[in-house]
Amino acid sequence: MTPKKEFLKNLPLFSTLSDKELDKLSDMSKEFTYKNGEYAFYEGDPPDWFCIVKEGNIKAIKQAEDGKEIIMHMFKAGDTFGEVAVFDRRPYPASAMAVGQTTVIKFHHTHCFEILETMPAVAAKFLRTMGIKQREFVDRIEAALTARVEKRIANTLLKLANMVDTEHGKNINLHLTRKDIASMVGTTIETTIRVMSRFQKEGVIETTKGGITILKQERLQEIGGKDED
Amino acid sequence: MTPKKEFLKNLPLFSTLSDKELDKLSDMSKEFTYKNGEYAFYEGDPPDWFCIVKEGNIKAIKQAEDGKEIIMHMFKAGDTFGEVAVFDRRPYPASAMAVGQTTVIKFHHTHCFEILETMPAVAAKFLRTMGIKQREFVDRIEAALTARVEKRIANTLLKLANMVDTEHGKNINLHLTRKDIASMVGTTIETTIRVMSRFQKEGVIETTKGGITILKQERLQEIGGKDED
DNA sequence: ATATCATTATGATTTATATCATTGTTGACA
DNA sequence: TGTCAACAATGATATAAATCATAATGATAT
Repeated sequence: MTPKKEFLKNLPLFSTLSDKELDKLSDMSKEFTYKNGEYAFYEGDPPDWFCIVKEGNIKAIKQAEDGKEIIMHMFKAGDTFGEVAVFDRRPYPASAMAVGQTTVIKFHHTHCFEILETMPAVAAKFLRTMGIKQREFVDRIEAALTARVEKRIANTLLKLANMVDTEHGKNINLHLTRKDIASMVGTTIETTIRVMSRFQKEGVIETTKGGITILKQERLQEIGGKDED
Repeated sequence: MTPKKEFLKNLPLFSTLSDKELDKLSDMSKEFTYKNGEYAFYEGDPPDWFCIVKEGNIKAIKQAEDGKEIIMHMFKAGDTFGEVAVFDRRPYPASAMAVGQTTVIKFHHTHCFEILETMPAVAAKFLRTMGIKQREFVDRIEAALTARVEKRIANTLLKLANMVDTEHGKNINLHLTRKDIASMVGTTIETTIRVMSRFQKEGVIETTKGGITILKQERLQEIGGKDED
């Protein structure tokens, strides 16, 4: 079994499929490699490809009107992206940029619809993953509309830490700058620096070369959860 | 043909179905009527029903931690809601409250999966509508993170006006209070009142009994689009 | 009619965060 | 080794919006 097929087989999305169907998927899909900072596609591009992160990470970047850019999502290995655009056949709502060396498996949109027709179980899985993603967005809207910057940063750090599920349990090894975090939570670089400096002084986090380490997860959860009362 | 079947037939979601299939859908589904302020389901309820607005409107309300509530979405006739919860089989992320006299068609979740299996074309349609909704959320996140209150209110009013597609073209006949709008854009009642008073003085909008009329759509679009530079 | 309640309206004050400005730190590279 | 660019740090100031307070209006019930 090729590594690609092996990888596809282990995705929840395709877990129900037969060996033969997996072969078909493996044939249909193409593997692409990107270096740090390279783009898998750009916001506004025609929705030609549905993508799955095989190794590394992808960040979804949306350009706001005033030139600011916001990071809509961080994808890790096993995550799918681009399906929204493929399924509603409109341009990608955000750009997809590689974070670190990353490889992506792509399915052409024509194949996606073929999959839906010939492997109906996958459709339900797709609906499910889109539902999960939608929930995250709902939470994000809630946070953006009601929570202060400090709280949003705390929760973002926690989510990133969960996302990367590293060896030590709580290290975010994504080489994120304060600017990156600022554009995830929708604030300025300066306030991000201030908030994170405070976290650092409190011993809640630690910044190492190319990474952030969460030292007191409970404290972050406390900040992320409660609003003083 | 029953009115219910007729209605289902005209939904894009079911437009590809045969007469027989429509009969089946009509048999499976139940019609419910709600008075203003009544709930079709509550946030946190088990995801038993997928719903379609037949008449009236539904607002999706999410409870934020600090007691504030935010209106995540306004649904009009023909819109579907609750599908996220049904498809990822987790509790509803928001409550669904009737705005005015409204009737809702509900499909039990078991039937939903039956539909997916027996009418694969519907699955693709579902993916599409979920994609569309997701895009709206993405835009909403962008706005929440980057745009000022005035801009957010302007855009919300425009979206509501489009939503309701009334006779006069630009009347929002939803009996929305400033509080409602505040909880859509994530601000306080006071600032909403101030902003809308300003709009009113400028002659951009007009508040009538139980409704808001947009008098200068272009002006609202201008405010909603540009950020001073 | 009067009391009660929700909504709209405004003013005064406070606060979180943006903006502007400057300096220090680090790593890449010529 | 020095220069340059990206990043981090921090102070001073400005500003959008929240908060607190108090009326005025309008609707609904008694």
